[in-house]
Amino acid sequence: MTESGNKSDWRERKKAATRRSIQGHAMRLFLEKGYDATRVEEIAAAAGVSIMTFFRYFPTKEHVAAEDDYDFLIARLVEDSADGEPLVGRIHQALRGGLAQIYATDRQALLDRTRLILTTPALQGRMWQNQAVTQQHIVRALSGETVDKDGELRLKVQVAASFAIATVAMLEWAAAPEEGELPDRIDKAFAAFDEGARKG
Amino acid sequence: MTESGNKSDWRERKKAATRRSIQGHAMRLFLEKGYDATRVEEIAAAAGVSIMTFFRYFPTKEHVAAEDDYDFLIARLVEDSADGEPLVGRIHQALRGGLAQIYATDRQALLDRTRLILTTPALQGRMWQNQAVTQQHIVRALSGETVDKDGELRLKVQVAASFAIATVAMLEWAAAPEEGELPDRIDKAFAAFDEGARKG
DNA sequence: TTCTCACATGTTAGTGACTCACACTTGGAG
DNA sequence: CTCCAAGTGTGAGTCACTAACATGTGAGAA
Repeated sequence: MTESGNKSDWRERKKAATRRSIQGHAMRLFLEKGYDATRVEEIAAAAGVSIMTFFRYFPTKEHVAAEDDYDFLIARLVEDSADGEPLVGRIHQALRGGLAQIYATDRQALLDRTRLILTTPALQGRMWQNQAVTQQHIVRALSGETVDKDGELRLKVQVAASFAIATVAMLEWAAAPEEGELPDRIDKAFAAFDEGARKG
Repeated sequence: MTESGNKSDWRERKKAATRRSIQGHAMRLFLEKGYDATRVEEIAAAAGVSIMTFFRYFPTKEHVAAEDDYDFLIARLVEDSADGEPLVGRIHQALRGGLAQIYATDRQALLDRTRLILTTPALQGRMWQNQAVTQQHIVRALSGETVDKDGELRLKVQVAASFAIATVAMLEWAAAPEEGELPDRIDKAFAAFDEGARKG
């Protein structure tokens, strides 16, 4: 079986499966009994691994709940969006597009996760950190388009503000999902910002 | 000495002193040896109290480093600012004024604290949480000015974006304080946002 | 003054997240 | 078959944080 491109994607697949198993059982338990009331010992047992193995896959208990694979997607979409337009608009569209994509297959998971974060203070901090990392990614990727220091600041500020707006939308959605779906809420949030900027 | 208004502000003052002592020694140790390398036990010993007492004054180790008494001030300034103007402008001015005030007496402490947060991932999460709380305060305080649901969203979005902008300014300042003082950096950040919103 | 209550603090024994050093198992290559 | 390496388990330990209970010390009532 040496014909498959990589030396041993056997192991890779097994590791991915273990990872998914841990994360799946963790989320299930978090939703069932709450984040704090769930010990990593339980998660490990449910996934059929030892505590040590749990920590080899996830650096902290928080990471299992707050890690998002979407950051990379969003960052790429922003990068690929057309230059020239106002940056806030580009980010708005990238977020909208990326979330619609995620939404199509993982709506419930995204909702569950966001609600869990919303009700667990410890996870909120981790969420913001994740966002900060994504923002830095985007700023670094886009800083090629500009050269001067003022442009750099403009970039950072625009990205930060855009993410703040999107986060409001996301939290509002998680708090009351029956009042409208996420892509709409994103649009509404950005619209509300434009509106407010003009007439206070 | 019973003429002083309250029954026993003696105790109050002593508690305040203990609190300041703990916080002072904590910050000193954090700056000397780093946040992670400083055990609560050391802080307590330095302040001459037990570990238990430490936790009675501060719910977590993070709180000693990331707690800011400025939130209340900022929130009040925003509330008191003139209605009618665009909200982002009001928050900008309130932040500017409040920080200038803090700045006059506590510049170095503010810088130290911000740098500590900047270099300690665990504290960044706490910082964002603090900001979220302040934002909610402001939104609640100002939601009297508006009634409808759209106005509420507008409020939340404007406040979140404004704080995001201000935070960029603060972090930039902490990363390179020699490139300009904080109030200026705040102005520049808001200016950079306006600029970027128009010409991308 | 003295008794006593309230409140701040200390002590001890935990729990749970997370780490480190080391031993064991097992699939795959020579 | 043997040896290597990667994945995993074990056990002991650190540190943040908590709960139950004991102690000391002002302050007001008797």
